[in-house]
Amino acid sequence: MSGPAGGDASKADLVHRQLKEEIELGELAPGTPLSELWLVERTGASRTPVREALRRLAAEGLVDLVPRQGARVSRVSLQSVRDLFDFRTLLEPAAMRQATEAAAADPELRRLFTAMRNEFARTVRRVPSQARSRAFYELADRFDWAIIGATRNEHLRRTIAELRPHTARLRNLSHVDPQRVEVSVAEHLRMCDALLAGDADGAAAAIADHLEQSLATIFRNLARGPGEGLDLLG
Amino acid sequence: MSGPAGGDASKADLVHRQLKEEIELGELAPGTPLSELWLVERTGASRTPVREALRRLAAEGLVDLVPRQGARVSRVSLQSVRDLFDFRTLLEPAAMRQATEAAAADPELRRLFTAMRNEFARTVRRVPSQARSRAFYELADRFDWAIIGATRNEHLRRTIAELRPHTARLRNLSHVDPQRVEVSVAEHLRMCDALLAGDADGAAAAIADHLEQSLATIFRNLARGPGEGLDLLG
DNA sequence: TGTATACAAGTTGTATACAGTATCGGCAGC
DNA sequence: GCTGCCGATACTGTATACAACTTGTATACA
Repeated sequence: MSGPAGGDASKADLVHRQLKEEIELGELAPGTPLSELWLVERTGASRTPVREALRRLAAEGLVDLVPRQGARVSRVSLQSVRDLFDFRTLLEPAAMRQATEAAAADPELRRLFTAMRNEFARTVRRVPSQARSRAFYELADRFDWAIIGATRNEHLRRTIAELRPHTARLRNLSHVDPQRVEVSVAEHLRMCDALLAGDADGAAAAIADHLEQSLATIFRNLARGPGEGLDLLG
Repeated sequence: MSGPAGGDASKADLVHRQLKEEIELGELAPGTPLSELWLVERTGASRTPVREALRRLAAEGLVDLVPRQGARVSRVSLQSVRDLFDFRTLLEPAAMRQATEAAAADPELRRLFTAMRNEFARTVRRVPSQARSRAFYELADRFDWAIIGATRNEHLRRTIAELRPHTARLRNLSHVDPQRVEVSVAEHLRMCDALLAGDADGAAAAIADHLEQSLATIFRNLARGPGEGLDLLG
């Protein structure tokens, strides 16, 4: 799944993870050239593991690889954002359905989601608005991973997991809208409630709605300020 | 897309393509150990491109990679077959909808699918039943690629393309049922008709039905004869 | 006889040297 | 002043050598 768990750690793994994180956080802006030698200097590993990391990132779509020219951090276009969210809207409601069924059959899982539901509620009530968005996104991340973990179908699970860095990067490249956080908390509460009620259709609808609102917000923000490293060609 | 088109051809590409084909055809049975040195002897390339090919195959799920032990051709379980078809049933109707819309807007594409529709019809009428299944599968392959090519969403397109080798392998590992071919031709005709009529819902339903029938056939055949390299543990 | 340990073979992980190719600069010619 | 050629440079693609680890076996010992 490559997500929160950290395995043994070959150098290729380490370089991969480090680059992935930096791309996700926007520290490596879209279009940044990633020469193998530069990465060798930067990471201390030799070319072989660096190469492997780059190939993996390319397979995940985080890096564009041109055969005899080199690698660059993949660019983000309006079209790619649309494609990403359309695809997520296809996959994630299905995952939500599976998670709902899994929770209905597993008290342990229900406890987990109940706890998260309470955390979401607490976030909006108790956390000062300064730190609120950070706390919220950290929590939303854990929620996403919980859904992924509760997804039975392996292909679905892996594919959704692979999309997450793209979404995260988008969030980090565009400016966060504090107002959006309030609404997003409400959307997450609705997802939790439907899931805990065993209402698969409701949960699916809730996440579809959430995705639609997220996309709308991103587009609004892009229209306002161009953002750090976004190509608006698409 | 890595499918029918063949690019420049680095050694890593060649090894990757060759192994992929052999796994697809079942010449390399599930569970076969793939030592890097063995592949070096076999392919004439050095370890570096062989390694890269193995990593790529692992990312595609065709090879299982255990960190310090080696690679094996990935095994096929009942559960993995179910997962595969469930996932395809999620993705391919959506692709079919996009292809239908694309065809409605593009006369060139309509001509292509009209031609294919006729070929399907001809297959059942004119081709002697000896060679019929081979001809059919070759045609069905081209149909699949045409759908993939007409799919607008890049994530959807790539994901579906990546699943194809798994399906093909399954077909080649289990015994082909000649009766199934007749029915499958009819299903493809129905898909073509709906697509050409601009009936996205109908096309989506047709492919969903096709997938359901395919899965049922595979399960029937597996119940009958255990097949060549299938684990029935799942 | 059963268990633990040391050894040996084979494998992957990593580093590095070499070869081929694309890019960018300057320079001659028009 | 502009275009086209050509060499230098830097990069990737490939091969190979070395290191670290895992597994299976044989042997010593309780």
